Amino acid sequence: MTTPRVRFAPSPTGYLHVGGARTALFNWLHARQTGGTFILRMEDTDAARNTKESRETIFRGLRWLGLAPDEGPEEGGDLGPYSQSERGEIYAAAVADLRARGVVYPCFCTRERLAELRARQEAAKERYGYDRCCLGLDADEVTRKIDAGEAHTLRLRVPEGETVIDDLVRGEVKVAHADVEDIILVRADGAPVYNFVVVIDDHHMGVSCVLRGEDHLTNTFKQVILFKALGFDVPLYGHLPLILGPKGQGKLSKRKHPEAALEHYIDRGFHPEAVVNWLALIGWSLDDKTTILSRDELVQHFSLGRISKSGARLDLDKLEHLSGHYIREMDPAALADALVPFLAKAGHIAEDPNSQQRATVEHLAAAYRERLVAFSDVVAEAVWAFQPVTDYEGKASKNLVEKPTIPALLRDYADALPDPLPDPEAHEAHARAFVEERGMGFGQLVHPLRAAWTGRPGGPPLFDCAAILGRKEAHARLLQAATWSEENLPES
RNA sequence: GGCCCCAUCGUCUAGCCAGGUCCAGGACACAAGGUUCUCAUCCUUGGAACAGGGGUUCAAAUCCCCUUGGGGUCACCA
Repeated sequence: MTTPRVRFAPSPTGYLHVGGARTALFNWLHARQTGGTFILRMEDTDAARNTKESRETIFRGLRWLGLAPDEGPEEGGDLGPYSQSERGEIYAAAVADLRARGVVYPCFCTRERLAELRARQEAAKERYGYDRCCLGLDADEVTRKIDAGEAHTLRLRVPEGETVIDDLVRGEVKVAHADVEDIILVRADGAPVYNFVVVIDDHHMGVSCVLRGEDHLTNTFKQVILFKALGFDVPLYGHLPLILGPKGQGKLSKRKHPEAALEHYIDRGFHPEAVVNWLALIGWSLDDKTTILSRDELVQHFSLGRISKSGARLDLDKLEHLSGHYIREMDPAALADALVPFLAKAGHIAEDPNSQQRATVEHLAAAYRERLVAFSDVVAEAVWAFQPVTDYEGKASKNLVEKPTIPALLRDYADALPDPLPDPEAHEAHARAFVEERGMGFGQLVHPLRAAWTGRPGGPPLFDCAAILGRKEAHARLLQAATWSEENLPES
């Protein structure tokens, strides 16, 4: 048996949908695991809706996820071209074949008639679908109409019987042909339609296994009928459960949910490996307890047989947990590298940071490693490291006015601030000695200090914050906070 | 509405195919406690589910049927 050939076939009409990303991942995993081939094919048949940006977004998304195609528009391959817009000749030949086989018939019905038909069916609560009006035309009339140049589409003539597919995830699924309408394969302008080109391409590209969303299930029936009508081998199919919106209510859609776009996750700065791990777990599981799986482990353990059948809501909490987990596992230097673009974009540092900025970022990376869920979070969490404190948030302000002695305490500490500033550990020892001399609790010092230095109620170990600021800034902020405290102390 | 698919904790799921070991396991979220200068991490503990009804069977979360519920799809879009 030859190795599987699978494909991901998005249409470049918007951004890369997470469901699409998940489909791409499953296909990629299956290919990597079996030594098969992962093909990327652009389904850009609809010239009016395709955009170049969208195409780029798809490439970028796949790259970000680390899902490199073996064959595709950018990487080439022997069975290309890999964009449908460039496969006109192949389709033209296929149309000729279709006609020669007599599996298709011309339909002269206008869009208006079709719309009326549909409206009538809807009103009468009948089954929707083409009424085969043009199938009854006699041969002479057909030639006459065609000679007269009457516009017509080409419809597949669905034979009697039923189609059964042995779905890789759902088992046997069947439909009676009476429930499948004669679909249009070629538009009146001669352009082929999706359900037609998919079949041609899957056949010519040697696709042996199609993994795609369950929303394609009804298309699959039509496509299988076409495969057979053309005398082609039918590939294996596996229909993945749909991804539902976070609150249920229908499949995740681009319109309703911003979370539908992969870009959303890229921009937020989730760890890409976490996103891969998370995506893998939407509709698939290894066993009853494993949730953390590296890319390599996924390749090793992934199996089509363990794909679940029911739709899954998008669990954003789980992604945050996973991303936090993966970030915690990074070493500070790697985390710093990941943080740089986000900090630069916020204007906190240069895109190509100087050595001092680099040192600060590395220090922040170490300090915030346990506190980040996504890379971009550092921008807001650590503003204090890049900008002066302008206000004291929530509990931080309370910590500055709790006792009338606080301004004096802050000034004393400013005076006692060692020069140069020692490393955080030694600085803490110094602070502990400071409070001991005064017979006060450590917490009484530490809370106002944190407020002074960061303006926030929480954050990394305090003396790391001081080190990140540097002595001069740390000193200045103590005095600033002392003044603020004086001005805001309750009357009494 | 026709057709198709699905149905275990709030969420994602394991278990179902090969019925007993399941008064149903894990993870996320939530709650409580511990560690800690704060926040977070980490650790411990807790509450929390087999949609309903019929069968089959000595025995059903597991097999069958019905109901209900959810979803998908019915374009000269993909």
